[in-house]
Amino acid sequence: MSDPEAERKRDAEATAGRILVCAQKVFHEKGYDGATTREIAECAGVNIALIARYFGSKLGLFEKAVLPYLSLERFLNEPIDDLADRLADTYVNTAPKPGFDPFVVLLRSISNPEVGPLLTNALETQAVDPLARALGGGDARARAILIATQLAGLILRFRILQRGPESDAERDAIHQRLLRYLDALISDDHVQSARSP
Amino acid sequence: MSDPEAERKRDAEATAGRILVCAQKVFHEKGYDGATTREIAECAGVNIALIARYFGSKLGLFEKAVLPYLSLERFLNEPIDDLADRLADTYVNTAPKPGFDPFVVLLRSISNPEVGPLLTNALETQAVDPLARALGGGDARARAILIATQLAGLILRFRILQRGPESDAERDAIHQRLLRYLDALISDDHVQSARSP
DNA sequence: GTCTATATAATGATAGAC
DNA sequence: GTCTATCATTATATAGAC
Repeated sequence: MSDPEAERKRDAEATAGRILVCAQKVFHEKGYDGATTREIAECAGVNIALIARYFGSKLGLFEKAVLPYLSLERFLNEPIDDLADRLADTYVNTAPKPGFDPFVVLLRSISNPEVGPLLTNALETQAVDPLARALGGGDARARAILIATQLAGLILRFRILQRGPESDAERDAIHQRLLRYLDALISDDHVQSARSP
Repeated sequence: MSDPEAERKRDAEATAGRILVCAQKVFHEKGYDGATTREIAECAGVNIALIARYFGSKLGLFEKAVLPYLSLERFLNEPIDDLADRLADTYVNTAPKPGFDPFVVLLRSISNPEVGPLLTNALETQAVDPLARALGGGDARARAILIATQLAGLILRFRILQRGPESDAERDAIHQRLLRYLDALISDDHVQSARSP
């Protein structure tokens, strides 16, 4: 228990972990450009120099703290039957819980020329592509894109612009129509058009 | 014709105009944070100091160059019958023409704490509210929000992330389904649900 | 009307002490 | 492992010459 080697290692890992959590928090709140390494270090209660030591650079920290979480795994791991319900519920009916939302970070960081391409690539390989595979059927990719873009717009409005529904009735109306749209896209329903025999 | 007073005035206006056009171009390409007054001045062929002289500050320039154009006037001035067609055509079928798109500027600038609130406010009063009024009928505001957010997501994907459709078939599939969605939202159609008698 | 030169402030990164 | 002190860069804004 008093092995100095082990203790040094444990402390270092804990420190790096605190930096990671604080990076997620600050990147979420301010985006890549707006976040400063000073604020992240202050939040973690460590010195700025440790960020460079443990993660190389601000960009390296961003890659470890944000990119791996930009996925829909959480939604695609459960049965697809009620996927529309879970998506509509999460992004319309549920109040955004404070903390770390990697998609919010994406929307707030996408214009930076260094992280923009990384975010685009991670979004494609970890979210859109898996969603299209999970959907299957005709035009799977097109349907995945429409789902992803509709959700992105809602996240933008509700979580970035902070313009939630102005009444319960409005929220219900949005929820109801969104659910119908997502259902049609997920089940490959050609609403109001010719059906396959 | 050689009135020095008039000539000074004309030149000043032309210079301010060139600054405005270049500001739109650079804000479009890099967003508010990424754009520098140096680059804007260089593009316009004038000295940086003139930006402060004519527009007070970078923020003042942004207000004049971007905020007034954040509207859907262009779409709402024509008959609403084919609004869905015109929107789907513009944002899915037509290649984004280079130049100034105020909605692209919004997506690239929204995380800045100084311009974010201005953009949010302009978007609401000049785009979402007028759209809701033009739609009319039940849940007009909810329908306007779904239209606006779906389009925002598509602009994000096609024009910011630069991920257009990967084939003509994919583009057609997106176009067809988007058109059906917009049509239902614009005409207040409750697809797959009980109809009013 | 326009430009030169500079003031001021913030950032990410690093060398080296403890 | 962690911190102090500092460097180099880059940004907006301004005072004053032409």
